[in-house]
Amino acid sequence: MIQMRNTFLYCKEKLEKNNFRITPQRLSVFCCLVDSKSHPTAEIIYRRVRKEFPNISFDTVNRTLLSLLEKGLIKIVEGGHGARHFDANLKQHYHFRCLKCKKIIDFECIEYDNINIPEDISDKFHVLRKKIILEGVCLECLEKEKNKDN
Amino acid sequence: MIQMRNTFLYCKEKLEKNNFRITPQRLSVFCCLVDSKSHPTAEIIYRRVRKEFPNISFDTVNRTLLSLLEKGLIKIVEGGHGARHFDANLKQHYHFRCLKCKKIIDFECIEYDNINIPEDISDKFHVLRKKIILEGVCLECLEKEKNKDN
DNA sequence: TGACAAATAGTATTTATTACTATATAGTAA
DNA sequence: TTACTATATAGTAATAAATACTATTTGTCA
Repeated sequence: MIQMRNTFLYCKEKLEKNNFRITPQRLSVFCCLVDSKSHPTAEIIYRRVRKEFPNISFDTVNRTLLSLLEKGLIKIVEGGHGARHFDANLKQHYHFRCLKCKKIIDFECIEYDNINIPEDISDKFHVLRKKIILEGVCLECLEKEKNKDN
Repeated sequence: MIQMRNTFLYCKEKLEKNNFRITPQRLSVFCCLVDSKSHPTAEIIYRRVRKEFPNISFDTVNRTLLSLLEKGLIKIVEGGHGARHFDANLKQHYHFRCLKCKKIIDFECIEYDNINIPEDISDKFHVLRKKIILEGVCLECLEKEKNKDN
C-alpha cells in the first residue's frame, strides 16, 4: 500500500469517500485488516477486534468486510481451502500458495501486469480484473518432506 | 481433453495406472465428471451418480473426488463463492468468471501458457502450476443491467 | 476360493457463511 | 444541543459446505 500517513486516517477517509457511516467497529475492522501483513480470515479479524471491542459480534465483522469488498476497498484472496482470506492491499499483485502448509505469499510482477486479455474473451465479456495464482511447495515444506524420507 | 475413445476406458485406465481399486462407484463418479462439459460441484455429481447408484453416499462421492484430485486426475476450479467446482479437463486452460451470474467459462491462451515464473518466486518456491482467472461481467448480465436501468 | 486391506453407506460432526431481530447509534437538520 | 431517522450493531439462529466416523461390504491377489 502506498506508504500511508496513518492507518486510521486512511481508513476514515476511504470510508467517508464511499458514504459509509463512521462507526468505531467499522473503523476497527478496516484498520485491523489494513495493518495486517498477512491475509486474515473473518474469524481472525473477529478475534483481533474483540480485544478492542469485547462484545462485537462476528456478524458485524463479516458484514463489514463484505460491504468493504463490495465497494472495492478490500479484496478476497482465495486460499483454495477453508475460510476465505481478506486483503487490503489494493496494489496489483499476485499470489503464491503452498499446497502443503497453505501459506499465501504476495508478489508483484510487471510481466503479469501487462498480459493481454484474449480477444475471444474481451469480445464476449467485460473483464474487470485478473488473478494469477502460482501453486507449489515452499522451501520449508520441501525440507520437511526430505527429513521425513530419511 | 484429447479426443478419447471412450470415457469409461479412459477412466478405468487412469485409475489402474494410479493404483486405484476399480469400484463401480468410483468409475461412475470419475466418468460423470469427465463427461461433464461444465464444472460440477460434489453435490451435483452426487445427484447425477445417484441415478445409477441410488444409495451411494455423499461421502463416497466427495472422498472419491478428493482422491482423484490428490493424484492429479482432476482439478478444482475455484468459483470464488459457495461450493468448489471440479474439472477433469487436464489440458492447460484458464477461466473467466462472471461476478454477477457466477458462471465460469474455460479458455485457452498460448500467451498465458508461456508466462514466466518470476525469479524471486522460483528461488524460494517449487512452483507446480499456475492459475489465471479473469473476472468481470458477461454480456448477458450486462444486458440485464441495462434493461433494469431503463 | 478365502483372506484382508481398502472402499462404501449411512450418519454425525465440524466449519464456514449468511440471516434475523430487537436495540443502539451516527449523521443530519431544526 | 436536541430530536429524528436511517443505518449499524449485538446476540443468536439457520443454512450450507466440508470432513469424519463406524459397521459392513467388496475388490484384489495369493
